[in-house]
Amino acid sequence: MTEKQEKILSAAKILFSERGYSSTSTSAIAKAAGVSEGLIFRHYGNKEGLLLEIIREGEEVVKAMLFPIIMESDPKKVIKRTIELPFEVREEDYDFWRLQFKLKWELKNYSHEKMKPLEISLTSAFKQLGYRSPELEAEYLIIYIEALGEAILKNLLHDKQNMKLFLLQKYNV
Amino acid sequence: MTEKQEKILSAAKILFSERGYSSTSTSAIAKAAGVSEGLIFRHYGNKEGLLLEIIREGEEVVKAMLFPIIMESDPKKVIKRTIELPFEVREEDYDFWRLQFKLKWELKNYSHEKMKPLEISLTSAFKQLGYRSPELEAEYLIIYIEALGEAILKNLLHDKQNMKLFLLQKYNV
Amino acid sequence: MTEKQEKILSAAKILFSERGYSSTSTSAIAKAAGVSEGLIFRHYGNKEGLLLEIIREGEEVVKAMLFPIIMESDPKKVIKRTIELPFEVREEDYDFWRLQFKLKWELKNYSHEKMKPLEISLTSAFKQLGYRSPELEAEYLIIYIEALGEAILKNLLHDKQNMKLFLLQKYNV
Amino acid sequence: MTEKQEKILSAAKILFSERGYSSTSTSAIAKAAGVSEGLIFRHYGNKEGLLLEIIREGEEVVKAMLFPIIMESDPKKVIKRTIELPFEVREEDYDFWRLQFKLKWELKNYSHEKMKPLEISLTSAFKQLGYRSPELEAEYLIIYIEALGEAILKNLLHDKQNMKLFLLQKYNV
DNA sequence: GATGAATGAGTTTTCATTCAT
DNA sequence: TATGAATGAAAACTCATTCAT
Repeated sequence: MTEKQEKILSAAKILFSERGYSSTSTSAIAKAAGVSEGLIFRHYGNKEGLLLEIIREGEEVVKAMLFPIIMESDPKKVIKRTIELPFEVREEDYDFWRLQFKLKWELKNYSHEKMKPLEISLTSAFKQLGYRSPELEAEYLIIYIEALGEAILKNLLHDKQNMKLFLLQKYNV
Repeated sequence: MTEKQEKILSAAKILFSERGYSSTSTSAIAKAAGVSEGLIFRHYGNKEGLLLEIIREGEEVVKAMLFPIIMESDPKKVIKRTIELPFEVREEDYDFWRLQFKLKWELKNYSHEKMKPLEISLTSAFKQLGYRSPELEAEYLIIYIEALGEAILKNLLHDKQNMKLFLLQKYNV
Repeated sequence: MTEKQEKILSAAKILFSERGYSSTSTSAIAKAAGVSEGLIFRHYGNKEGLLLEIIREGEEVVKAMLFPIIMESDPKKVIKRTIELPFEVREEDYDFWRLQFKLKWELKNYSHEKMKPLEISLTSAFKQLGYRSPELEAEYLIIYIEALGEAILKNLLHDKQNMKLFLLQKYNV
Repeated sequence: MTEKQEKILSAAKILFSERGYSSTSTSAIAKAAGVSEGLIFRHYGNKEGLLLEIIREGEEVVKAMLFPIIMESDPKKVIKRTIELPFEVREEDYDFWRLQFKLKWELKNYSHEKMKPLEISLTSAFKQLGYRSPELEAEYLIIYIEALGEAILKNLLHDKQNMKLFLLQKYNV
């Protein structure tokens, strides 16, 4: 990947996340990236190709984030680290994550498969801890974690730290 | 509101919810509504005016949904009915709700104030039931309910009925 | 057909015939027609739609030209009028015809069916006049007439009048 | 001429003949030739330079084809071999010839001078054979031969062999 | 109230050409 | 000689909006 290619990518991430995919023009991306508009098309074929590349990257980041949790054997730790996930997002990555959430709504067929491995790990963890409905607990927690992430990104949460402790207590982890 | 005006509105709701606001052209709306393109502008001034009208309607529907819960005095019932909210959405209204969720991401300042009254009611309910952190519990539940709605609209929930019972049990309501 | 629509069409005819279809930009057409570029697309969908409309018109003109010949019962007159065809083209229509010839080469599937009725008439005429291979004579003459048209449009013919007489003599009509 | 140069040339010939000169992009040529886009410009200066080279080659091929006819002293043989010309084109050379015909229409001043020597030979042949208007006969035959070539390249001729015999008979050669 | 022709600015995309390596 | 990244201008096409009827 050339330097300009990266500039395009990062400009696109910022703009897509700020304005949404279809409200962002390729000319705006080119300007922000400091490259000619044509270059976007040379490297990514078309506007959608650029988006796809960003999505692909996003999927890899998610995978990398989930990996250590999935590898974890201690069930309590699996739950604990899952809860901690949304609180660990750094402010400098907010743009990136906002984009991922936005795309979930903007794209027709945005894959929701990324979380499957985590769901399996959580189900197993809840089972080991003797929960009555481990599958539902896992599904429940994942939905919640995603919603929490959304709330954090939008600054809707009154007190992040407190909410985190509250949740860890709730699950006794 | 004339018949054509309604047709415009309902076509716009469907298209906005399917493709998003900025990916939907006024000409597509006019075609879907079976009216001339000019008419949209006669009635709603511009594309954004049409959107605002839809948002206004949405807010009213939300208010109407929350009203009976807020009026409820029995704290257990407040929680119960809050949990039941996302499960009561009729399939024929999915388009409408999908649009509301989409707009949350597409619009810069889509109001999140709509849920404030419910938050107050829930806080009070949790307090009455002796919960240790009623504010956090209320915030938590609202975030969860919204996430659940999202999951239901996207057909991500494996077993709606079971999840509902699971939640009611969890809150002992 | 509105006035502007006609202006677009006639500007397109001139420019396509002068520069060829793919070397003519829609913006050049719009400028020449004195309309906005967008109007071309509103009326004809896309550049090719505009071309198709021109082709359709061309086919009608050809049909109209051939009609009186096909209706002719006197075999000698059928041949005579066929030969005269290319010599009757008015200079003001050269643009139009040049375009038709150009398109034969520029379009993948330009229909050559237009001449079929004339071929049938000619075959019958040659048969009535006792020619030995009427089908070949008809095919031969049509190819020749088209080539002659081409030569005339390109001003390659040294002496049109003389050539016409020469041909009429050759066929004894 | 290097190997890559030849590849460019032959790719260009094919593409120009299939799509026309202005509808063929240099990038398409480069891709088809398996070379970098820059190389075209290194070797031929610009797109037109490439075209000119192709035209030059075409003119040489035409010259070479006409040479033996022009050298022919027997008038009957001059006519005979002229008639046979379009029937001798090998199918593998169709692309090449299609391109020559296409260019006649696409280029403003595509030279029609190539046939001049043949016209002189034919005029002289017809004169020797006592034809009344040898100049017209020569002009007539050349126009016809070109049209025949066109028809053959487009597969419009019902029966090539028969047409050839028919023509040879017509001219009694 | 309703139509649909028309616009102009903007969008995505293409393309011939240059240039550093 | 050869590559391929990069450009800038122009191409095709879209779209919100206006306006005469």
